[in-house]
Amino acid sequence: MPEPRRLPEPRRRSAPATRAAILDAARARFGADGFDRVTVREIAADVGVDPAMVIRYFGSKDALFTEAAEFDLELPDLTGVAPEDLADALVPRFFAVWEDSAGFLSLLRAATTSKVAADKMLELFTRQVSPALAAAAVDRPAERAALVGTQILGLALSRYVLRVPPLVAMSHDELRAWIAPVLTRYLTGPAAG
Amino acid sequence: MPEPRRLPEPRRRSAPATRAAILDAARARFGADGFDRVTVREIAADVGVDPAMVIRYFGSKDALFTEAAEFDLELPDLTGVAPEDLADALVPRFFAVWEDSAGFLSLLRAATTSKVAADKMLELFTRQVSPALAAAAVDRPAERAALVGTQILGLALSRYVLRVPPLVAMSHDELRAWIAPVLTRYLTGPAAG
DNA sequence: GAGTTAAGTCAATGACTGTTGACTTATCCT
DNA sequence: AGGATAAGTCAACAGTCATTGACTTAACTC
Repeated sequence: MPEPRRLPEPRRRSAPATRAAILDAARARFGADGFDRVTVREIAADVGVDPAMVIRYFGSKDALFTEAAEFDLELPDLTGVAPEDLADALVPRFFAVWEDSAGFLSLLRAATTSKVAADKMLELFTRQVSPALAAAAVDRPAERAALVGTQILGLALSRYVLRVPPLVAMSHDELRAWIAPVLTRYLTGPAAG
Repeated sequence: MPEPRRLPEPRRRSAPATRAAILDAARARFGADGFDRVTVREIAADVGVDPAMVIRYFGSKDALFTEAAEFDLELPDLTGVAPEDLADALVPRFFAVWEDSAGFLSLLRAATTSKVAADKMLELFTRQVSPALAAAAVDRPAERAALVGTQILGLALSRYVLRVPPLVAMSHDELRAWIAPVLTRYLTGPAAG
């Protein structure tokens, strides 16, 4: 009985494969511990590779972070959505982004400490969130979008970084039910001032 | 005309004076840059003193931070306050804390990166914020207080750390007008789920 | 004014860090 | 088989950091 032909476990990965592995490990570490607390050596150890490879493939720790903190919100188009349905269209999308990749948490953690990260978060907001929300705001789109941002970021910070127990205990649906009317109000309610 | 008797500028401060000066400088630095990015050497240089004194008076950088991030919210007693007046009693207090001492910002910046800081923030919340808000919540006090926390923290993060332009541009009064109904709803509105 | 004590300096240590360049080794092609 | 090339290792550098202990100097007391 002949041995089944088996593809040999490659002792060396292809360059794109290790590069991707490093990027994954970086996302996880940055998301969990923040930019400053993570060392290139740790990331390399996670992948089982020499620290020099991290620099080889990404150039520097900063460049690695920049790539690890990249992600797409893919917010839905809100034009023509009824006000009472706005939040229900948005909130699940945010949960998905927070829990899928560690990119967002990486960025959030870094943004409180690093100017570049804060600017990147701001750019993400003005380029992805603000335009999407503008389609739903009855007036003052910039202000209304910013207010929605405070609530969304506050929830992410409290539930995923600080892990406030009551928030961790609540389900997605419960949270959506609490948050939705607030977002609707910010977007379509009477303006202040 | 005799020279007025002048207390000689002491070339050496008293120990409590330098200790206090170090603590002030630490608060400012930690509030602006976060725990990891701040060095003991910087703080010492701000005060015009040798780095060794920082350790001498506080034991370690960690211990210094712990003391620098200490502050009191002094939230008012909310028992008997009418629902529509709740937020107006609370919001100005938060603005004051955020803008007065750098203690809160120090803690917020550190909390995204350090477990101890995050726990300290959580303790602050459960020991000061939650009890005060419980007096105003119609039911589920823990959950309602946590939700208020998300909005408050989100505003602090967006306006003072990320410096989202529309939020920076708005006055205290405008922000209060936007935020107040939301806090009221979280505390006294219909429960979700 | 001598002597004690408190306030502050100084230099060094040991541990990490990101980053580099020279080297080694597996894999593929012919 | 043998060389070319990609993948990966290795040791070291140059810098920074918190922390330490021995030392110096000012201020106060008797």
